[in-house]
Amino acid sequence: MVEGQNVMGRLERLTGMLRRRGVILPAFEIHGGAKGLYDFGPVGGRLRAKVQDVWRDHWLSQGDVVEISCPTVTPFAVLEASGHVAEFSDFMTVCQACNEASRADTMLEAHHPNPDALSMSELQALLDEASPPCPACGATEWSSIAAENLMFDTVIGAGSSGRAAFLRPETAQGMFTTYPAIYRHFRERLPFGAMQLGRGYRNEISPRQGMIRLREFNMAELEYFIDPEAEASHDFTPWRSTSVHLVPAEGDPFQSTIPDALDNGVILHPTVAWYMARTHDLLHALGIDLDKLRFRQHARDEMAHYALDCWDVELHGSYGWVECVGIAHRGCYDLEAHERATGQRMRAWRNYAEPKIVEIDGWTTDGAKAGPAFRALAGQVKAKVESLPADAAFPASLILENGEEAVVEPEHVRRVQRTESVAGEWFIPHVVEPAFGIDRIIWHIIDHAYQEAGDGDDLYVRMHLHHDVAPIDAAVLPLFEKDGMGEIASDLHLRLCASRGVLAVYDASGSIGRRYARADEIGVPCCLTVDHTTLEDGTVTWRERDTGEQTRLSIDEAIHRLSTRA
RNA sequence: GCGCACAUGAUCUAGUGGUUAUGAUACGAGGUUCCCAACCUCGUUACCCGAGUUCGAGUCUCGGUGUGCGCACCA
Repeated sequence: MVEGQNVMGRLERLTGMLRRRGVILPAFEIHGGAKGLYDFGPVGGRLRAKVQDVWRDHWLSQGDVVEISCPTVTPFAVLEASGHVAEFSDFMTVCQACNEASRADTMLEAHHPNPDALSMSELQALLDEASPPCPACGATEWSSIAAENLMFDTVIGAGSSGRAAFLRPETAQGMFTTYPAIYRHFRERLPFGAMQLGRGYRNEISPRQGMIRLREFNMAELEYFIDPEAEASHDFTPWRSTSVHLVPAEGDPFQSTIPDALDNGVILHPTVAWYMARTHDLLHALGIDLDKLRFRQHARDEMAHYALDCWDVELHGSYGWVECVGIAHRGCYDLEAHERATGQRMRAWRNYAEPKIVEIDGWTTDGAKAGPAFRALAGQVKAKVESLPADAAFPASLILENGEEAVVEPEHVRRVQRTESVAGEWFIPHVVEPAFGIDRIIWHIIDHAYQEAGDGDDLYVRMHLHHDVAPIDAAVLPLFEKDGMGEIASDLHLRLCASRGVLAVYDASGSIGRRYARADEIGVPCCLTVDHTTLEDGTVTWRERDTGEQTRLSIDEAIHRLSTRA
């Protein structure tokens, strides 16, 4: 209990600081705010950009991944094909007695093996027939069912010519809809990946817990396309001695290296294991505390029906364990769905080791004769004839799909005999998808980095951000703004800001200790102090955030150090 | 979406229908100070929004918005 209060108190102080210092703040606050929407402020905006940069560089370093960017406004048909229109809809009904809204499919689970799969009218019929009691008050008077969609809908174009559309609920569909271009870019050779950083939208019923559940959020997804029959060749050497926390779908949590868990069959697919390992490294590089990271495998009934294996990365913070990354083997589900909806080829070509020699020996129709003879049925007759064995004899009587009989004479058919060499085949690639909730990751970077020292009301706050993600790289502090120290410091400040990738702040107000504290609070990794010695020999004090340690070095050295590590 | 609680400067907060709304911290200006939230002087900033009750509303009522907690929801 006491610990719970401490966690709450810390959380309140942390969110207060984030607001006060312009890291993360409720959006549109002057108009009363809006649930589930947050601003990254002058400090947070930079933090987000740096996290995204680290994320981008990490995956591009693999060499077989490209970055794309797709619109957030997405036509209805795209999300219908992907299954989101159905998947993101809940069929709600309202109890007439107590006004409690319930999901119709959930209540009818006792009356149907899989009510989730029913259409709205089927559900309505079943609800009328079964009339289950209201879970809140026990009444059985239900309103008619209404579809609640968790996607934001909009219209492309004006008036009656407008097309229905949604704001995308995930960025992934962009990688699938551009698959043909990506396949071409990689010169038609698997495996390869495409990724995208961007915004996603979900009209959450009840956003809670600050940054954890948002209506508009930053996400980053990578789709890695593989040949399901090719043997994956991932080098796990770097992870052979790195133990991680694993929570398998069955059995107890345990610690293991990722390659061992793969060998033991806990992780089902080597490419999933590969992305788990790479994700582990990425989160470490972002400054996530590895003791507060675990991989949790989805139970079979928790996985999307098409997923073959799925592991979440959960991070522990002020809100407990929170899913921040999903690494899913999605099979061929998405590409197949778009192929089915559009008729476009969403495939890759695979050569056989040896070309296959195919003996074709069978029958087909002679169009010139069979066409006039069977007219509208000619197509069906052709299909039927081509399915006959080589030893079929004519005339033959065939029963067609619609039950009609067709008598095929010898003159209607032709024998087909040839040898074909088939070099390979088209197949739909499988996809392994690591999907990152950037806002949730940023939250945990902050949560893990935020440290309070001291006790009582006199807490000293330090954010131990990794310098790769620290919003501000350095603070330039003139000990006093006199004797020329102020001028030297402003000049240093400008030179730092002019260096690519370096952002420095200038702070001359308050005592030096107060300024160190201000910098520590938002995680500035180092402070450069211009003092009297600077006037004599041109050196400044470099003060490390985490240790408070001070060293003297020349202004040029300081600039060089910051611009090379940024 | 339902229920309960809450909403006062930048942050945290006091305030039981009646003057100019409390305090701390923070922030700004000046002073002081040769390196870790010191000190002195001065200063800026607030009753979530909208209706209502009342001679009078930060305070009471209703509605909205937001926040927290519980239930439900959570690709």
